[in-house]
Amino acid sequence: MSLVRIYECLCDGTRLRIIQLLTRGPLCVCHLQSVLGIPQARVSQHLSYLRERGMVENRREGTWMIYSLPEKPAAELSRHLACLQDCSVSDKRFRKDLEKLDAVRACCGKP
Amino acid sequence: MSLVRIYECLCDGTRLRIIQLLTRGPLCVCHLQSVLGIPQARVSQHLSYLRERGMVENRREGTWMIYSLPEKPAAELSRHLACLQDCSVSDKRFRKDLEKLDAVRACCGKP
DNA sequence: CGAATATATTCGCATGAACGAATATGCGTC
DNA sequence: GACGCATATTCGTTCATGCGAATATATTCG
Repeated sequence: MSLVRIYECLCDGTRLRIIQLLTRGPLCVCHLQSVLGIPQARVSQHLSYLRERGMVENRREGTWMIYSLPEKPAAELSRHLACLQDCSVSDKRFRKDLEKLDAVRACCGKP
Repeated sequence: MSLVRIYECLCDGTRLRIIQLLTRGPLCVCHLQSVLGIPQARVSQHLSYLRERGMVENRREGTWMIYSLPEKPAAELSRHLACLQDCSVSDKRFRKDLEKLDAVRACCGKP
């Protein structure tokens, strides 16, 4: 996975939020949609973009599609995800997203 | 400096090469042009893009314009530049750029 | 099979950015 | 001030992408 490709995936605000959320573990599309507060189609579009570039993986679980960061990410990707996580700690919106994620998760038993 | 803005600066191949080169120290436009092997106007365009976003600083030295990474970069930027440098070590093109930079520098006494 | 839920895709539009070509500006020297 | 070198800006075109709206696909359940 080339560096430019990594940065392409991260250079949009919505995609960045998605990736930050996936850092906490796999998520289905509707959970992402709830946290992000944007139309479902747009979430799917961004996920397709990320999937085509190898930034996320997905598996079907019944009617849900579960997205996650690569199980065995390339070295550069690992480093950048770690760097991103370091920087996200102090990011207001990201913290809000995380709170919302916890709330959404508490409502149902989905992964 | 927002994360998205950082990634925007890094998500183009040419800009990435410029930033990687500037990691080694300040450079004038013509040195960058020699190493990159692209038209001068395009180098200036990318440098303008980076300058507008606070990714590089510049100072005039006679007829040359010297570009450098920020003297006091924000914390997120420092982290990302360090991460980039880690990953660049194994990048073939970047190593070639560095060799070329040394060659170009050896030819004249410019900064 | 039909309905409901979850997700994906397509279309049309608007915006931004990368590029080559041409031109403009800034500075030093004569 | 004129010239030459280094750098910056502008213009027009092309291409990618973000978006909303509409629609299509997939799965489960009755």
